[in-house]
Amino acid sequence: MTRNPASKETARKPNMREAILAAAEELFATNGFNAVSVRDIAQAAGANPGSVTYHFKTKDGLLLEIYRRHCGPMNLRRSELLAAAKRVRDLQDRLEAVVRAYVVPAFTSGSDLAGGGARFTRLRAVMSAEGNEVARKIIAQTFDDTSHAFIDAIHESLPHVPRTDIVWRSHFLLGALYYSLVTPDRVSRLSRGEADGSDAASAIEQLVQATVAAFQAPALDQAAPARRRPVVSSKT
Amino acid sequence: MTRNPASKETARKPNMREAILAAAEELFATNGFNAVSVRDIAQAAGANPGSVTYHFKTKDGLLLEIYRRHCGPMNLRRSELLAAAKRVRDLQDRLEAVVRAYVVPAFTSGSDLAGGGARFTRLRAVMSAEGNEVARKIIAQTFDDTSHAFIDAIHESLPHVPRTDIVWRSHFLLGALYYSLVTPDRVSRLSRGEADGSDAASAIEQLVQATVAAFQAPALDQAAPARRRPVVSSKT
DNA sequence: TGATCTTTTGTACGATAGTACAAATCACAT
DNA sequence: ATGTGATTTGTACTATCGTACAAAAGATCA
Repeated sequence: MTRNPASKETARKPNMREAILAAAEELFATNGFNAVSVRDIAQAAGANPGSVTYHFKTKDGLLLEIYRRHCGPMNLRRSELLAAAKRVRDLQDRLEAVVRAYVVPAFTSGSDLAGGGARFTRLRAVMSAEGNEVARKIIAQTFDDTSHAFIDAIHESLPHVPRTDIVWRSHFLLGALYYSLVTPDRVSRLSRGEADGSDAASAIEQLVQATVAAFQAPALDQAAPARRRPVVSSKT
Repeated sequence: MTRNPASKETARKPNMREAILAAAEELFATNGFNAVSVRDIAQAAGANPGSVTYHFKTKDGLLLEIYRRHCGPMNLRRSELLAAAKRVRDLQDRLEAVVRAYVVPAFTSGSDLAGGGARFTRLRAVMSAEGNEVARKIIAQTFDDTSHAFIDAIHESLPHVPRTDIVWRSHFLLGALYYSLVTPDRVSRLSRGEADGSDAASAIEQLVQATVAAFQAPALDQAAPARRRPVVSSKT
């Protein structure tokens, strides 16, 4: 115990390490990995540049630690919510519950980490866009299981839709989710102020509603190869 | 005329300038703005670093020129397709045509620019994620009109859905669109090889189908504040 | 208190960034 | 052929990057 030897619980020491992690997470999530220097992070955390090296060895190591911090809790939370959702009897309600179990943890705090859900999800979105290698590896090996679990759960609610379609649509869901966290101001702007893109509750409800409908769309595979060739051709 | 003095029209000279633009577009779109150096671009284009400075003055100027190259043609194409879509009589068909008019130009070539639609859209996605200032400005002032036009057109096909919901759903559409271009391999992976995320035709059909259904979802505004509180609460 | 371990600081090094600019080269009209 | 303007090259400058490392400071316990 550093400061409070009396209390038994490992009370939070206001650690530099934590401050650096938080600052890095914020900066990476808003500006990307390469646009942010170790010195930027140190300054934002009120630390010395050398301190970053001491705690995380390299800049990549810092990013890796951010991921380690969040992936576990977030996946755990999703598993719990998914398990609960799968117990819903009504098929329509279950689909919505499953989608919600996927979406909610991405927007809200993952257990003890203060309000970090949205920030970390945004970070993932940005790293994904930048093609960051460190992130790509850890994401594939951490989230693919969860993604499969969700895809399977959704597929159970929609047996008549081919799995391929479910995959595409869940991919769209993740894209929509990411983009909502990356550019919330665009929603406010395009709605002329009538909607607040930064409001997590609205985003969640809108996203769940829209996504459930998307999942319920008829399969497009062989069933209806194209119910009619559209007005729009590929070449003018 | 460099090679063919007989022809009057300022025929395309296979310019270094074009090669630099193409290389920069490709590199920015896959690695982000900050991860790519002017020297990287020059090398990929088979040019000298100084040549980039000569043609575009700064790295920002190069990015700006890329946007200038694409924004005009792409918006024009979208306007044409939108105009055609709005002439569709059947309301359901019209909605699909409008969505298609929005999606198709993003995936396919914009007029003469070789296969640049998808690449440029991916570039926009990445710049958006990185919060790039140059891109942010030019995008807001170039695409917001188009976006409003599409939102209005969709709203006309779905008068009972509040405009706010349309905005959210079109935002989700753009996010899904972006993400499909940024991480197509994820689709292939999650579908265990059954789908090809890089196949533009599949992506378009899947996206259109899913999005039309999403737009047609019931309004969630006051009509049904929440048809039942879901199984999933925000806090465990 | 003094010894020991952890953390923070300060500074420095080599690599690479964006950009500037003079010299070399090229295209082409005269 | 030659002069002229456009382009390309080569190189250099300064700033900043990630990282290393020794010294200072702080914490812990005999």
